Amino acid sequence: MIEHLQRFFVAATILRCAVGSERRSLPVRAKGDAPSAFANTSTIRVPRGLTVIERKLMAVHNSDVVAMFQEMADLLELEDESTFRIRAYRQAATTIDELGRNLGQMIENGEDLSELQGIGKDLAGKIERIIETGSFDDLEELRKRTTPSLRELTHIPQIGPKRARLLHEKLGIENLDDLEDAVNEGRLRELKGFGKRAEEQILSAMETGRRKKERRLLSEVEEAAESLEAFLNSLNGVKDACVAGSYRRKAETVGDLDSVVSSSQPGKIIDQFVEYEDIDQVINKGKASSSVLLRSGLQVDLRVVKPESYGSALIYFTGAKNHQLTLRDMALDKDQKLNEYGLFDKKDKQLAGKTEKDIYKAFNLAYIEPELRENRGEIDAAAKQNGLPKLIDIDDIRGDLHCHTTWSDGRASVEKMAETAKERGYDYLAITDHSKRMQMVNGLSGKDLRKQAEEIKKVDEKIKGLTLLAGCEVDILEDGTLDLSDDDLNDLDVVICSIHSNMNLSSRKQTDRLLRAIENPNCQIIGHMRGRKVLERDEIDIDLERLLKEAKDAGCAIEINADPHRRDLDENGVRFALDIGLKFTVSTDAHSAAGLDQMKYGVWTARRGWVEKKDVLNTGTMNSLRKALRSR
DNA sequence: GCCGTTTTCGGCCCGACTGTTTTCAGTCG
Repeated sequence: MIEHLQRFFVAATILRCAVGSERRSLPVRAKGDAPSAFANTSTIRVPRGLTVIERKLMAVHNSDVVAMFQEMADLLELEDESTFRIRAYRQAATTIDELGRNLGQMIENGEDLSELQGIGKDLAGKIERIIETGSFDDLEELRKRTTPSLRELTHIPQIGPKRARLLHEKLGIENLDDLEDAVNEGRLRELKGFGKRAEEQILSAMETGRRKKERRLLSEVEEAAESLEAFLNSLNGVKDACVAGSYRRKAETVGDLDSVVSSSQPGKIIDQFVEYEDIDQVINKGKASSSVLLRSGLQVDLRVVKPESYGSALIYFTGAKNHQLTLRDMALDKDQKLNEYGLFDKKDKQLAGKTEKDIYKAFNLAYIEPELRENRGEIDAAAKQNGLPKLIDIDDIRGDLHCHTTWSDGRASVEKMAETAKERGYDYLAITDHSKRMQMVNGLSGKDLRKQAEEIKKVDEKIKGLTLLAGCEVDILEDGTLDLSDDDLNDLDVVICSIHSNMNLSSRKQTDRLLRAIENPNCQIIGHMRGRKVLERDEIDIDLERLLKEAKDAGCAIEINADPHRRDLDENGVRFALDIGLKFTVSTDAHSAAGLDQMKYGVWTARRGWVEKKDVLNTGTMNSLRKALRSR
């Protein structure tokens, strides 16, 4: 949390400094840091009179650039700028968000950012400017020229940029408080386009504090999605039903539940749907679609289509948007049209639509699994014979190589963990408690590990059909040395090396730290390499590509941590690692017996990174696993 | 602002729903 706040503070400092009217320059490079393209080595401007304490600035994160491009797009919308210019900023933001590589690092490597999808010379220049100064001129001017607080208004459902602007121009409304006052004083209804319903909607949104949907972890929405899907399938007149969207693609986070139902009686389905017991509020209810809020605040968007359109509706609502748009472009190239109702020729004759396979086939493409539909080359691959990967499956996993027990901060005993692994049908399980540096979780010393090994051996003998491996998740210290000596580690079957402290070192120091760990022959697996927590904590700053290459040369495997909060290495890193020939382990980092069930999230990340069974060490037998782990 | 069986400028996804209107603009996904 502290780390998060620090990052926020630094980002806020950069932004505040950059908008000051009177400016002077201040070099802010921290002592000992190497020159780089990051903000921590550049000159930033600060307003006169602001007391400046020398502070080590973080590298500019891709997410900072994304936020600025989104803000730019929002402010342009409030100015009624051309939709295409706005869309260009949003498209660029999406590209950067999904990039998986640090922009500053790319610039440092001399790469041309304008080669990225949707980023031309102009935006490439603006990105460089952001990384140098923390902002860019057009945004600063726009912030001055417009009323940035109007963005708040668009957080109210059914109020978009046009209505926000109207409210500002006609009633002088600048923020949510002004809006509430205007409603209460009856001024809103004087405005053309606003009536009783608008007043109700605004007051309701104020009351519930409802804002535009926030994203949630996949694991947090799973139960709701499964119940919803079961409910939809149980309705009268339903032929098929599916929760699509990012939930179906098994993304790390989910914004809402996009659902599709196949039925020839749409109205009847919608009528039954709005009676779903988990619904808190019906946002809208049409003839063939409806949006509702569940009690948890999660939004569900339902669309009902005829059976002959179910496949195309699934493709449409599963997304990702750019996957679906690429298909649409392909249709246009052939003088055809693809929408949620099917693929149509010039005369509007349906060519395909009943199943997803039919649609892909009409484009001469192999079926593309939902996890791959991110417009990351899957369509090109599907056009080639055997071009798509044969994705790893949860059933391919034969053991878990990362879990904790009551010896450190786990909640179950060695025996309980072993029994549970056996029940899951695993061939092996590695017990990998924390090392001594992690004092707050009772990390183990070399002596403790030897004692634990005796217990592991006993349990191993007791539980037939499962091989219990003695291991450790060893801390990588700030200087890159390991928390335990070679002597302590030599006898272990599995050594995972992870970072748990000093998460905010400079990119150079953090990279050097991991390089040193990788050089250590005891480092068989690097655990949760990015150190991030989804929606909670940024990743550590490292030269990921360099580290992955070094790991490959050294024979280290990279963990795909299956904890739904981590999913680390992330899918973009996985894809890069895969391309350079690295091997992975997929493990849960379970801290309880139930935690072993989290394996699916790791498998989903692997699948989203195009990983096959052969790329993962713990899909092999005990013997092949021993051979595949780095020899010491 | 990007892109291009490009080269200098035109096209850029599109359908459902809502509220207020009386045929449509704005919003959303």
